[in-house]
Amino acid sequence: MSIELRHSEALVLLHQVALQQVRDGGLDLSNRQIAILLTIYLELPPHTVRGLAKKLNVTKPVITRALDAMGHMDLVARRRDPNDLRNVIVQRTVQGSLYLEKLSDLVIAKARELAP
Amino acid sequence: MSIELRHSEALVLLHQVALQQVRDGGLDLSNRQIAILLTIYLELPPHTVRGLAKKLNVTKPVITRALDAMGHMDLVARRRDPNDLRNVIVQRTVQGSLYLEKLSDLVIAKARELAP
DNA sequence: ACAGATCAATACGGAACCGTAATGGTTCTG
DNA sequence: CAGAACCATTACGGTTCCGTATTGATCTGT
Repeated sequence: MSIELRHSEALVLLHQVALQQVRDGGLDLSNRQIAILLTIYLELPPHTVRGLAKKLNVTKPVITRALDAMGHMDLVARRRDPNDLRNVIVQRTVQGSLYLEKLSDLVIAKARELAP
Repeated sequence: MSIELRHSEALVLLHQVALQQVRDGGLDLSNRQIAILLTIYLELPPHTVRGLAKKLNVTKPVITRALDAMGHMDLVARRRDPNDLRNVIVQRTVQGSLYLEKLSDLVIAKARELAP
């Protein structure tokens, strides 16, 4: 990706992506949720509640609740750490990979429209 | 902006932007709110509740509530349309312009980090 | 083996948002 | 000059999220 991104282009891109998502009426993830989801999918495992809370600079219940919500949508899965049963390991799911794939498709499509 | 944007790059960009916003703990706008805000700032005025609702494919109370929330943060302002007192004209604010300027700064900075 | 540390989850009261439906003004129309 | 149409808002019951504090389970260190 080029660094030739102007202010107006950045905002138009955000606008188009947000607009399309709202219009489609699909999953309405909060900024926190998307940050957590992308961390799980992009950064090296293992991911624990505490680790995510520290990385995002939020309290642990925030992570627990976000995992509840996204787990209910099948975007992530939870599993107890066998080596330390206090820990919960957050894992990716097929559904979550699919969602992010569609999300990046959307961003790429809108970025392409930006410079025809 | 180039169209050379790969899937992983798109997701990393979204990740970095979302992460930074969550960490900073500033305003936590929902996807709907950001869509509304960007529509107000990027598209041609005048903006009415009904017009925004139609454009975003949501109900009017959704817009009213979002304007309540963002109005309280001084990101937008409401004014009665003098030509038709039934209408409400949504207007930009200095605070809102500042917020979007910082947001685009963030996107540009993270995009630049993507291709050093 | 037991006290303290550490983990995730839950309880709690409060705030925000949802969609549907009703309300209060304002304008259009016949 | 009424009644219909239209616009934004509010009311309502329900759901979700917030932060703080607590709970229950598991590990650690002595």
